[in-house]
Amino acid sequence: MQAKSPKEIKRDLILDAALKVFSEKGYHNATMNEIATAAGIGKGTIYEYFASKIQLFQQMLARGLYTYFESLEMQNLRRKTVEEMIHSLLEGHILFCRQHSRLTRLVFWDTQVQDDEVKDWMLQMRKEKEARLQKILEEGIASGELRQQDPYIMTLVVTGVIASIWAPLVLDGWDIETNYLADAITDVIMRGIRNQV
Amino acid sequence: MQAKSPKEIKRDLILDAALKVFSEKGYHNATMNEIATAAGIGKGTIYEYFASKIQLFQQMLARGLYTYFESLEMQNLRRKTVEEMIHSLLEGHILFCRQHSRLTRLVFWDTQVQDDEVKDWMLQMRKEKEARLQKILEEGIASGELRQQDPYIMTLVVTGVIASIWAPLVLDGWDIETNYLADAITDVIMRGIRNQV
Amino acid sequence: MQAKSPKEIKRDLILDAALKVFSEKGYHNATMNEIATAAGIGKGTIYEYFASKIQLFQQMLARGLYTYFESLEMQNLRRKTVEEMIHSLLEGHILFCRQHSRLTRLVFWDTQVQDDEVKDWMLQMRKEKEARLQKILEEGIASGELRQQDPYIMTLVVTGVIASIWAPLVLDGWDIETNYLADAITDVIMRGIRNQV
Amino acid sequence: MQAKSPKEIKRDLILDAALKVFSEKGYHNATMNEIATAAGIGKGTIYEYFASKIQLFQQMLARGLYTYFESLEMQNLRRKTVEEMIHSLLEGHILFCRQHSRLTRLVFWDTQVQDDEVKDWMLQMRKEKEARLQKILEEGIASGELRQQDPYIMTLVVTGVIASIWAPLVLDGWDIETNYLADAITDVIMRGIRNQV
DNA sequence: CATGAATGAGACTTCATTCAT
DNA sequence: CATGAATGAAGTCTCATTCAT
Repeated sequence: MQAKSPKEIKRDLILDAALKVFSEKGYHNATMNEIATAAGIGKGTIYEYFASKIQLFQQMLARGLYTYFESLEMQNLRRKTVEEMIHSLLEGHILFCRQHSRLTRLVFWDTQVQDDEVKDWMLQMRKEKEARLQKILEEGIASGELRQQDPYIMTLVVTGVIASIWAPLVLDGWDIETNYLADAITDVIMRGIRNQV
Repeated sequence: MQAKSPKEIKRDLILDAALKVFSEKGYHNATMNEIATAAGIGKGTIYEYFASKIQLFQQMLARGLYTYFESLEMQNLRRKTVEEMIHSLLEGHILFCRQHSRLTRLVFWDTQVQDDEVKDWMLQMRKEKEARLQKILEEGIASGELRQQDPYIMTLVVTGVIASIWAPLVLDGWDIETNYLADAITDVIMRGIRNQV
Repeated sequence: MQAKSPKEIKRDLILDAALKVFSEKGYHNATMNEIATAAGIGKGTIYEYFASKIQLFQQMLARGLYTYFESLEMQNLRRKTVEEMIHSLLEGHILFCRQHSRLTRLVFWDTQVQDDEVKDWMLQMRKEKEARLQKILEEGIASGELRQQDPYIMTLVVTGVIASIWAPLVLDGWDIETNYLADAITDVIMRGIRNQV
Repeated sequence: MQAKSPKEIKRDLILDAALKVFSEKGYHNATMNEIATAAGIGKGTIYEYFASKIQLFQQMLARGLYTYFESLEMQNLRRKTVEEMIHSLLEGHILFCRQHSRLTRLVFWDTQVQDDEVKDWMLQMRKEKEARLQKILEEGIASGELRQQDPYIMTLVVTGVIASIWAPLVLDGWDIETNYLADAITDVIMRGIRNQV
């Protein structure tokens, strides 16, 4: 935990403003002028920190995803069973959606960017996320905690449920207790994939 | 089934071209010129049928969603149990994803349009779809087929799984037998929500 | 000699305006807006005919050089001796400088363009011009009309003199009779390179 | 020869860097940043010594031309005949082109600067140079060394040849012995203008 | 004095929309 | 009706210049 340099502070300031404007207007409808104004700086200053609009967007997304995965990691440490892991995954996801609703909207909805580099990179992230989850589920099957099923289909179910939570939470401001929601969904999922003794 | 007027034929021609171009390039990167060329007509002619780019997009989406729901309806007629309905829902969805992969991409991914009217309308569609599904699930709970659970949470799980299927099918060209996939997912979902006797 | 299409007419209109503005302001200080205004059209219209500012400049130059060389060719037909050729070269050059003073300025002075393609292309033109002249001079040496001398050095002298004429003609509006000037310079040059019997 | 003050040293440092960058990139494509970096100083420091980019360019050119004329003067002292003067003029010019190829390029090619003050000043320099040469030639005519001819036309020929030398020397790196080249050109010129007894 | 972060005027370019043919 | 040439608003990005440190 080290102090941020002034450059990093302003960089973050711009990223914050970019997050705000991009999430409100979407990539194409956001203008560099708006972002500059939102950051309380001049238009040209952004270009001192980011080479182009698309790079600003990409790096804002990167920071957001990094935060997201970091927040999930913190939840997932020391979990033993698949059930616990899914529960903590859901809990982390719900908390993150609530705390960073704007960012979540961008990451899970606004994925429409035509820049091929960004697109490929986001696809890559999605695959990685899936692969990590699938590995956990495969281990669960091997240990006998989960029943014999195509692990990729299990993965689809879990990621699908996770992805579908953000909309009511962020768009509708769904007011439901985090733990209760995580419990209920974990319950449905686990009944679906658990090995019935 | 009545014969289409010449106006309707050309209108559909434009909508087809719009679907092709929008789905390949996304809303903002598609130009009216490209769409006109893809339709084999002049740029100005589009404006004889659609007032603006955003309205063309919206009406193309509307036609697509109408087709989607129509295709689901046809699958769902005369189904009795919730299990059958979910299975047919999945089957219809998978078939539609495969047959109209471009459209699916637009409807489930490219939702980034800032025009408020379109946005609200798409949100409305989502809510309606959810509401219809939730009603089916509630009836299943009432009839004892499904166990006592928050029906909205059940809805979330089902819609989430459905939404997550399109990506591997459309983006990765996942080659899996429709019925097998529908069976497997239905199985997981139903184990999760079925009333265990 | 065929009638020009409307597209070609407007293309020429834009090239004329470009010539006017570029020659008055130079490449970098000329704006597309000015050129459009000078042509009496909208800014965007230029881009219907030319892909970019640099291409407009390049094609304006190309048309100018084509006109220049064509005008020299017409002068040079049917000349027999080197003396006659140099005289007609000078005459053509002087006439062209007077008639297309703006263009001449661009071709002979404003050569400062950083676009590498244009630069290489202009260098190429210069080399070709030199090579053609040098060949004539070499033939003059072979035929005995000119004395034994390094033909490249002769070429340098002739091109140097030619290039230096435009400045007083164009910049200072030097009022001197074309034939008299051509005669006088030809005389000086020919004394310098003629084989003294 | 007096010691330079620290201010003058840094001023020269900046002018050197400006010469390097301007000659490589041209006026408009050179940036103050590059010049500062090339000089190893901060961007703002340039403005302690020069009021603006255009003034930096102008003063760099002025220093260059001053050096050029000084170098010619040194060659021309104590020359008696016109032939000797032209020969030494050529010799000095060739040497300068070789030693300061970058500067030469700027002075003889990159003349495209639209700032009226600089433009007028460079025109002024050109006129002065011409006038000085014309005076020498007029004296040659009066003394009978040169034949009766319009002295301005003679001047044109001489300046033209001089101006045309730089391109092969600087651009093509023409490898030719200085004295041989000066001799050959002087020979051609003098045959052209000398009074034939 | 020296610096370089900040600025914003201004340039090029795109493209939805119009309208004369 | 159909067209596509013409348009100009609007957006991204550059860079000379300023000024607080």
